[in-house]
Amino acid sequence: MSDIKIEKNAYHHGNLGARLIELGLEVLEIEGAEALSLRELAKMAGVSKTAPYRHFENKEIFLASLADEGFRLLYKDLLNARGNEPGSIGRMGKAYMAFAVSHPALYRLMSSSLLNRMPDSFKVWARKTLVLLSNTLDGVQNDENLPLNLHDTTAIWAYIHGLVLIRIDGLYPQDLNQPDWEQLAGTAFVLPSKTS
Amino acid sequence: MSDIKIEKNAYHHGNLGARLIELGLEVLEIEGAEALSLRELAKMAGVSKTAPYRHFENKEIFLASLADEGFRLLYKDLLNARGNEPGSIGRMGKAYMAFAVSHPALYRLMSSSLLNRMPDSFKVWARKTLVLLSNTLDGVQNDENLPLNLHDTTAIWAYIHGLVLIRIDGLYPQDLNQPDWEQLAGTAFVLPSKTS
DNA sequence: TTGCCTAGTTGGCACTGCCAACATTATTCG
DNA sequence: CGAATAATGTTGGCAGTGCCAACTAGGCAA
Repeated sequence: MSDIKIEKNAYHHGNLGARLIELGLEVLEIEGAEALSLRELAKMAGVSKTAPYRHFENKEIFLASLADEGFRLLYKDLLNARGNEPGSIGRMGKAYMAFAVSHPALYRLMSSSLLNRMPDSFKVWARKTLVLLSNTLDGVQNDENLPLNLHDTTAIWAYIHGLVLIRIDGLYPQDLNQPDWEQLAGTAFVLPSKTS
Repeated sequence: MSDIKIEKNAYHHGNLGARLIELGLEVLEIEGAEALSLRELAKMAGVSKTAPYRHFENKEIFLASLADEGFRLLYKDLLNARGNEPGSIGRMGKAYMAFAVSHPALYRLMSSSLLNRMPDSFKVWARKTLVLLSNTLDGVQNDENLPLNLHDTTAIWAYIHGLVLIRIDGLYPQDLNQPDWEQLAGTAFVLPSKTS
């Protein structure tokens, strides 16, 4: 809240919108979502308190932009983890977990009810992520295809999503032995529907 | 926000703490978590703006109390769904989904990072719920026992938790055919670890 | 009766999102 | 080139919030 540098700039910042997203991600990681105010971000960017409204209609839309950016980053990590050899699904599970653990506040934002209220243009990367999961499941490497098996994909996504949230939200009782989160994330991808 | 009755009462309300929880649950369902302010609840209860602070140290603690109450209600529903015959795990999955769908804002609050920052006294019912799930899995009917198989229980909890959140947060792309959520919730309980 | 304790009151501060009106710079086009 | 115009920022201000400090009303016990 106090030791974050304040920028000084010309009248026209040049790229305030993008800069606010960057700063927003920082604040999110360091101080959490509750501490994130547009006014403070504006101050950090060295700009007046209402300048952000020239780039984002309101706070909710700003947060939704942050969430979309989060899905872009997650997508990148998952793509990276996939590689070519078999077992990629397991690696993607671990990458998914790793992402959420290193950006907990961002991941929480991504999985809030925010995007629910937004037009599809804010769900570009969320959707791509789902498709990536689905295609990997089906052994498809072309990410532009439409997903084939959405039922199973949903089950698997739900599993890793819930696992990650239980962990980062500290829902698991602290006085019990913690489960092996990494291992659970790696074996995430056994299909319920294939065994029932 | 406007058509909610305001109560008139004597100086000493008698049970303001409990009344605020009730009103909080109402506001949560009707207007969502963002619209919930202690000041408005106080007004609804016919009491001055800072009276709530005599019962809850701060807003976060009030919200945590709401979340705990939520787990109590969920626990009750799950216990009800369990019954005695086999297949109870599937019924509990559906009951879990039904609870979240009819109290989405409350469920979101229950699964926020709030409880993370609270002492264990706010996690009484969250813990009981986990134990109930675990014991049902193991075929144990005595809910006072310690859970046996926390690894599998965590996996299953993660699955239903994630499924429910994906649904109520509208994370699933709206333009795709929606999966059969009920069916997914009912077949939630296939153990990953038993098939890998 | 006295006096304490609990529950509730009023006033106020610092902060927030966001609106209206205005100022400055950049861009486009006659 | 110069002027209109659009894009981007600025200031002042409003209503709402959480929460603090100081005060008060009423119930209960000694």
